[in-house]
Amino acid sequence: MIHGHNHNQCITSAIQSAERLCAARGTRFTPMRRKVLQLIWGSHQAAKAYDLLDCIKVSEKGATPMTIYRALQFLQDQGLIHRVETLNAYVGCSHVGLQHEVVLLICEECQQIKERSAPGVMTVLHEDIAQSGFLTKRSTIEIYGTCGNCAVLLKAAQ
Amino acid sequence: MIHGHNHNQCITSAIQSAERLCAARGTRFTPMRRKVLQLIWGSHQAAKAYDLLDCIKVSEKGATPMTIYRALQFLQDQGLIHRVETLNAYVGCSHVGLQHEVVLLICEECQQIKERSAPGVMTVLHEDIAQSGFLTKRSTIEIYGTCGNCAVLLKAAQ
DNA sequence: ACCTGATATGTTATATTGTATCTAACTTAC
DNA sequence: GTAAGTTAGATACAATATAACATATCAGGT
Repeated sequence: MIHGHNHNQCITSAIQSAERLCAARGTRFTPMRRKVLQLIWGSHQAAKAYDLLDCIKVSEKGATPMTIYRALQFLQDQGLIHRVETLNAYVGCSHVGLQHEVVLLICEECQQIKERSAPGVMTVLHEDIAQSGFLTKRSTIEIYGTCGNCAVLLKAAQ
Repeated sequence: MIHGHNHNQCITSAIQSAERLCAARGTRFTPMRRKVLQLIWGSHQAAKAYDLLDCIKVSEKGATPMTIYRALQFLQDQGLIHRVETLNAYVGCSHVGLQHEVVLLICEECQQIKERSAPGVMTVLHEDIAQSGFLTKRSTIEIYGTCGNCAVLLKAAQ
């Protein structure tokens, strides 16, 4: 249990979503891809490609960077993970199958990442941007700060 | 003249701002830092570190990656440039000296980058995020799409 | 002018992140 | 079963970034 949630449940559910999604789309959720996704869901922190590689190598002796990057590419294409640009790392997507603008909230205390969808605000942002004549296609939004849990802990520690 | 603006003027003004800012702060705007800043302002596209290095090497034979990365670090610390996280590249800051949240608008047609400050929207975004208990410290926002100029050109070409 | 502490740069080596390319194995549809 | 397409293995390399230590330069006090 991390921060009051059953993380095994968390992983299981992510894998099941992935399975359903790929089955529905006719894309192949191979053992390698499953393992990588499972590793990424090992925590709510961002996972680095070469750390994943080290883990994968335990069971897959011949694994190379390509092994990982291919799996990551597939998982990204399917919308099962997000790349965290400011960290060169990857995190599980918690809104699988839903069309959504990704806003990542990254806690500087515990390094855990939450995904927030703020469609209302995003619409306002795009409209504001559109006033400068710019037509938005896609966006990368990564917010650093202190998550709710850590804010409480920090306050208590004072 | 690029897109109706005098770019030499653009560069000159950026360098002058940098000079003033560093003088006011007592930080040292050395020849190397000036050259790097000037190169970055060579266009409104993002400049890659190793491309800058190649350029710098012409006049500074002994330049190495460190040479560039140190200058980039200084320029970033002073708020004279922004790092474009999604491109691993660097672009001149066009709001030098002003406290501002950086929103980068990156045109997929011409690769030019504009900086937009949308304080109203940003406040709304932070308030929205705060409702989830998350306290924002800083943010990386990079928007991809089509800039006003290219939108016009694309329409005309149809 | 000279010393000194702080800042900036030189230099070498190495760490980290990501691709290109070619080959072999596997999967699916016919 | 076979061809076409997809996935994975394997080797090499490209691109991005930092560590660590030596040297040079600068600003301020004497």
